[in-house]
Amino acid sequence: MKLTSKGRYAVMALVDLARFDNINPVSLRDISLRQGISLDYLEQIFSKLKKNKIVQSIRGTQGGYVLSKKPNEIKLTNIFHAVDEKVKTVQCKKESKKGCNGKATKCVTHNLWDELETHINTFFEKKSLEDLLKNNTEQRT
Amino acid sequence: MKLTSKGRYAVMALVDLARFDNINPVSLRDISLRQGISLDYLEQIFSKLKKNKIVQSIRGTQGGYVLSKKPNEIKLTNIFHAVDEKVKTVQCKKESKKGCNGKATKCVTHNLWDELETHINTFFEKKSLEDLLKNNTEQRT
DNA sequence: CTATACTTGACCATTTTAGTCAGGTATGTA
DNA sequence: TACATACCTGACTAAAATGGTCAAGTATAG
Repeated sequence: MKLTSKGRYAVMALVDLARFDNINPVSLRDISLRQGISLDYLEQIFSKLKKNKIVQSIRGTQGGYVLSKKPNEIKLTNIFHAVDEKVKTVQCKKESKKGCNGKATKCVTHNLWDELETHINTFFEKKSLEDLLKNNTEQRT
Repeated sequence: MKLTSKGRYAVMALVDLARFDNINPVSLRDISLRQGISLDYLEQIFSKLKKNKIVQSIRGTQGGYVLSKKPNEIKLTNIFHAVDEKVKTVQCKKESKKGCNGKATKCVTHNLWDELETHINTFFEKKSLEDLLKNNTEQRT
């Protein structure tokens, strides 16, 4: 199971974006400074977010990024999916023909991970960017 | 967040153990063969399980391991904790004084990970070894 | 025409993972 | 008592993932 700083950065950056993009496109440089994330790394992340139509880019001076949808339409599931943070624990599934450990049958924990994935995904499907914005209004300058 | 094959192996091995230890102590060699897990790796894992009093060892010929408690008293939380599978996503918390990214304030996702951890831990606290045994009775030989 | 800002892809140091290997030590059984 | 079995311990390591950096662009507003 992976849930690393790439996913975390993506969420942080998008919350930042959501706060400021009403006025202008937000440059990665600004996000980098405000959130303390390496600019080069942000570019990698936003490249993926763009491919998954979560953000749009605007080039040129005063350019930057803007959300493609409203904050309440962007679920965390979408974000994590975009940056390849899969809530996936086990290689069991891939080799469904062979069973899990080269055995003929499913390993005894097989169903467990299925349930866990569902459990976690449910959590992420409920949460939207908007929810996070609400949680942090006190930090709005 | 980590949830890797070490935790998975631990669970698989313990389910195996729970099935067979009514009769005799179960040797790691048997578990290794039945579950397709490297013996050497199993030894590392069981060393930790023993330190955390989830299993007991019996040395000598015909020796092996036995569960320290009843299957319904062993929660997945205990197992993962024993083998250092922490459901922990972020380093935010450690540096509570400094905030998350060297900033003065908590990062915007801070509360999110807290909630997620709680969400996942709840899942693991409810599940016991016994639950897994029930799910797999059809595979019992 | 130039500064800004997005775009792409290669590259890399470090850490973690998933083990292996090489030696033990304890103990039941013959 | 010998010896096979099985636990016990720690060092080591190949491969993958992580968390980036670096270089060389392209597009566009002003």
